Amino acid sequence: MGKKEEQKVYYLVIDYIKQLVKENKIGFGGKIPSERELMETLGYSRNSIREALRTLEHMGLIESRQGKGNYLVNQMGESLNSIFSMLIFMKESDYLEVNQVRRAIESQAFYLALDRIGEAERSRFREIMENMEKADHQSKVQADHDFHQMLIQCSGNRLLELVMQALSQVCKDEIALILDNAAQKYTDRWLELHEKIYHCLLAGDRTGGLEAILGHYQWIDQGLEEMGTVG
Amino acid sequence: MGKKEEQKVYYLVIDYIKQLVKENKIGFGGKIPSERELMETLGYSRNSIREALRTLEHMGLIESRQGKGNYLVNQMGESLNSIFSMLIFMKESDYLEVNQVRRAIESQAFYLALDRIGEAERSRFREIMENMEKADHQSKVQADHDFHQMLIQCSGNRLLELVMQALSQVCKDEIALILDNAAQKYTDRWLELHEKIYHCLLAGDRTGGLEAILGHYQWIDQGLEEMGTVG
DNA sequence: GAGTGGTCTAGACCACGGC
DNA sequence: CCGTGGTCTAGACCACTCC
Repeated sequence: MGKKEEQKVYYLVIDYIKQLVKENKIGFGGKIPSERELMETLGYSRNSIREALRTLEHMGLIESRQGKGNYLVNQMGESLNSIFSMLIFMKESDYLEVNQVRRAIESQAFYLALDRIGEAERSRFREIMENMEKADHQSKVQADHDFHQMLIQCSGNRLLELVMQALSQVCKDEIALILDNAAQKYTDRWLELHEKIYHCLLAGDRTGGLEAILGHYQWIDQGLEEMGTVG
Repeated sequence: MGKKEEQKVYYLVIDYIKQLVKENKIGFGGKIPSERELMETLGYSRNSIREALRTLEHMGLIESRQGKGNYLVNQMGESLNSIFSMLIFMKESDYLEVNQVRRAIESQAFYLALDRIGEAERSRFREIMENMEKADHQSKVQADHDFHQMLIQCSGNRLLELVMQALSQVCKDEIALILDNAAQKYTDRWLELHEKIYHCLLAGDRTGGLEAILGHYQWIDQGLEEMGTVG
């Protein structure tokens, strides 16, 4: 069946799966037809079916579970992560650039959060701040992560959250290093900046908050720089 | 050869290709070993090799050219694009969210551009503004695209540029529609906002520029909204 | 014509999950 | 035990590119 037409077979398979989704025949968590079944239904070889599934898998849309089947999932965040990682691996970007994008996103999240934050979020934030203030050497990383994640969540923008998570994942080792080592002496400043962001958020102080976020990322850039010259 | 160990074979193939890159044995534009060659070198079947190549292809790292071979390329932007498109297809995000992220990125780009813009960029911008002012029905889309692309380029941040392009690609049809139809009556405002961004960039007016960018995206949101109620 | 990717055949065995 | 994914065998033909 030496097709040529225009499309590669595996794209047709992808379209078929997308169609199933569009017609609401499967949703997240649902199981897509088995490979041998797709083979018969679509009339393609198992090879081509599997090549298509590999692409969908890498898009974060399906997960292959041996012995069970292929399931529709929502792991597109990890897919983003793998692309960003590859960008850095190929030296098409670097951590400084990643941090600039993170600052852009966090500033926007802060801006959006101002109009959306409610009592539940305030309460959760208070908790996180308490943990942050009493955080020891080990738990700083966690507290920092919680803080920023919470801020993004308050924006109510899922795309913002997804991209931010992927970018943070990419540089999470560097962040941990900065928090652990190079910036040991700057812990006061670290805490101070987060408190400022927090208070500005509560007070509805847009300008102050954006300033604090800028300061926060300058603080990280400084840490990256010191690590670069040292390491 | 029923492997199990831990990793799926196609991940091993991917690692092998990455290793070739790391050792500078191939770079962008270079040709990776043929499938039949990889088969022998690595001792895997052609199926598995090809599954791995599909993943790399979808990451935007290789391009398969029939009759020639598989080449290392840099198309990770398109890969990002496909993921963002899928997110919208799966209703995990929408155009309003995309626009909020675009605003975040453009604001950051403006901020960075202030410190980097030189004579060459000013000159290029002047050209674009002239085209924009005399743009007719057809060429508005192009002028708009050039303007924003130029602004991002001035930021000097490749990641910012890549993400912005991917996001703009995702909603390019909507943008074109807004420019063509719904906002016909708002063309003056459209031009005015771009001029303000331009002048603030030249004048180093940070606050004014960010305001204009905000206005620009509010203008788009309004267009999206009107289309939503009309269409 | 030789090399390469795109695809198929018609099977096969392994490992895993669930009944 | 059966269905499923993961992988392999040992080929094959087509379409394309380059020489």
